Amino acid sequence: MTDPQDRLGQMIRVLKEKGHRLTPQRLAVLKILAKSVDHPSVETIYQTVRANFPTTSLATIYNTVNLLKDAHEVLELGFANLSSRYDGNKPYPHPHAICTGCGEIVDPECASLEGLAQEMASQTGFHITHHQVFFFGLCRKCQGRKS
Amino acid sequence: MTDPQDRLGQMIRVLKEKGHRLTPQRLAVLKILAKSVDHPSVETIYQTVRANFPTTSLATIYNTVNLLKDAHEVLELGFANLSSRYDGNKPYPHPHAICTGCGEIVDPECASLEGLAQEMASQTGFHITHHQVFFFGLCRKCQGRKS
DNA sequence: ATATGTGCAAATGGTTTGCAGTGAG
DNA sequence: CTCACTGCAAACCATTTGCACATAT
Repeated sequence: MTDPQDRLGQMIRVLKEKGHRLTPQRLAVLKILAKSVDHPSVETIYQTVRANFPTTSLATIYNTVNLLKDAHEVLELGFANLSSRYDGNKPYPHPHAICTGCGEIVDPECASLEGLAQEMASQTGFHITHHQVFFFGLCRKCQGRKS
Repeated sequence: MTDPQDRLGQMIRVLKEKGHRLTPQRLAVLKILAKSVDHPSVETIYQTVRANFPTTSLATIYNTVNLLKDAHEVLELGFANLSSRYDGNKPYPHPHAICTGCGEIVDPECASLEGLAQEMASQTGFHITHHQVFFFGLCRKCQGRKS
């Protein structure tokens, strides 16, 4: 995992460079994303920020998250049905394993992805810019639970 | 591409087995999905069906598509922002290349995906059941167009 | 001082649902 | 003849937007 301090500093730096202001609510969101390892949703971030800033609105969380997304300082994991989850630690595309039992999302090391991307490019003639690779299944804990 | 006739017959067979009725609207949807190679959206299917059955509603299209999805006779490509697209030709998970210029979706051959899935499983301990692998970029035509 | 950010509420858009009437089996 | 299906409209839910007020710079 990337050093949270570095990520936070980097996020602040990039937002300032783009002329954005650093409000207390916004800083709270950055801190959560910089250190989080559990791919939080906007709703989760919202609940956490509200512990310190009870008047914060969902729109503000979306605002900040979208700022970071546009600046490529957070990676959005967008699903069709459920709400998006965010990765502030490794803000570049990488594969994810998603547990359909408990919703846990983990980032495995994946050496063979690069080869797959090359194969896709040569097969299709596409100029690939990014990807979204999700593997769904049951994590170890959920395999042990009775369904 | 799989023989459309076989796919249509298979879809009809499976729905009948599950005790579902074959209405004219429903048959029209099956035909579109069985032969389509362009991963249509519900909206696209809807417009096409309405050419023959002008009173058809969107809900009916969703109904039929969901029936097929539950029966694993169609693959849903679900995106966070835009609407889902459907693959009735190869109704099992496989990688896709999506053009961010024109929206074209193609199914390349991809030998190295299996290895990636294995790597994910051994890295995470997950029991992988399915996956969703999207590569985004520009198709050949869109690479040539001025942005 | 002055935009930018905030909080609220309303709007959006894809998808689902409830229900009375219709039609496939 | 019956029960699943249709069409319509309303409901849903995550996310976005409009706007008056507040505040970081």
